[in-house]
Amino acid sequence: MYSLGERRLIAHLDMDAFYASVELLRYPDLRGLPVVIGGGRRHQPETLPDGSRRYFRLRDYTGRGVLTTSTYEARALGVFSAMGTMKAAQLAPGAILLPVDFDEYRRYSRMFKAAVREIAPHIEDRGIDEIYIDLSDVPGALDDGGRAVGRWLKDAVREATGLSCSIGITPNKLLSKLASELDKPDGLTLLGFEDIPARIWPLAARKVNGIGPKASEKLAALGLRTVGDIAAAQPDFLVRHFGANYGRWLHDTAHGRDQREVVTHSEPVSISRETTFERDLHAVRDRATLSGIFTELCVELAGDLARKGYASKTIGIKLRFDDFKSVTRDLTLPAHTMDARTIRRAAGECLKRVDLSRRLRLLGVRAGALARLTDLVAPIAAPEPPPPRAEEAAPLYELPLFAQH
DNA sequence: TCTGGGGTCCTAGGACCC
DNA sequence: TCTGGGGTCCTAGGACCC
Repeated sequence: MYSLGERRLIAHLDMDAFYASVELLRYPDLRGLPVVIGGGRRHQPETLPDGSRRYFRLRDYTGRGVLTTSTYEARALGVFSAMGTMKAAQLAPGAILLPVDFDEYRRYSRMFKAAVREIAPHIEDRGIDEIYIDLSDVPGALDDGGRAVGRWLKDAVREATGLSCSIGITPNKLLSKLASELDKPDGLTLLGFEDIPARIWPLAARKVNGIGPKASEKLAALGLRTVGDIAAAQPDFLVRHFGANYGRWLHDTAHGRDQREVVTHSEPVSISRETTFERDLHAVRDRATLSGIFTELCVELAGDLARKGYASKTIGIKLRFDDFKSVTRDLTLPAHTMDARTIRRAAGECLKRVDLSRRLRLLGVRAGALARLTDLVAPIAAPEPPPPRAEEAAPLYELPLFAQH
């Protein structure tokens, strides 16, 4: 794509309050009001006989969910994503609560990405509502630092979806990710290396992708609160406190250095299903309930594998106890599988290795060491038998263990 | 009023092989 | 004869991200 030393132009595009904004397209009467998305259970708006709608209020919620998004009006009340819904209800009891509708968000996600791809095809997916775009090869982009392309992208996204986004355009992914946040919502921020001291160094360390709650707390304890503080620290000081890899990365990052490429394709590493119970369950007293949920998770996981065309060689479980501590166990099988019963059996073996005296709040099942079905089935037999006709083939769900080779 | 669900990557110890 | 070193796989936990 580019050779070292050549100029790169990378965009980070982030949809503004994505889930909430999609919901406002459906419920335009909520525009301007504090609205939050999340919860979990049924709190679908109710349409009254006169055509008006009755919405669920945050104060009416009971349960263990968290918020996934909030509108800017709700954020002004101190209510943010990842906050427990019950806690949010304390802060903004009158805010409107809408249930999540991932299918709809995925539909809009495909729409905005398709619109971007028309202009700049070199895209890295970073989840449902953000992407990196390599603009280096977009004709004319380098002439004005990407400003014209940036405006064009924003217009295209709005035209395709009716939604606004914020874009940062800089020489690398690290700076673009930070830049896209500087003028949210509906922002377009261009930065060069020369802007780092004025625009990047004043930012809290926590703003950097890769500096989470633990690292920022540790940095603060060392007196380093902003990106500029980290930039001013001696590299060996950082290495001493954070290890060779992370220490060096912190130093490079604080100086705006990042050589990562925009990755247009990647294969999944694992696929999983997990659920948090409405109340904590005990392995003995709630055995039947737990067992049913456990099997259901395995069946769903097998379905996900089949639908996506993968088989797994390592099956794992995850438990979260009532004290919020979690443990994982996994088991590598002799061959890849996508069979629900095989997954259930392996997960059951894993479960035997866990002390179950505490009550559980979460149970999960994970399929790792994935292989594409097409890479697995083909080499099974030599000489190659004629492939079975699709309608004669057993449902994938019923296939036993796959032999590799 | 405790904190969802789906992921990735890194570290580290032990097993096992050469 | 009491002790090397590298490579890879497996497992567990944890930080972090959307």
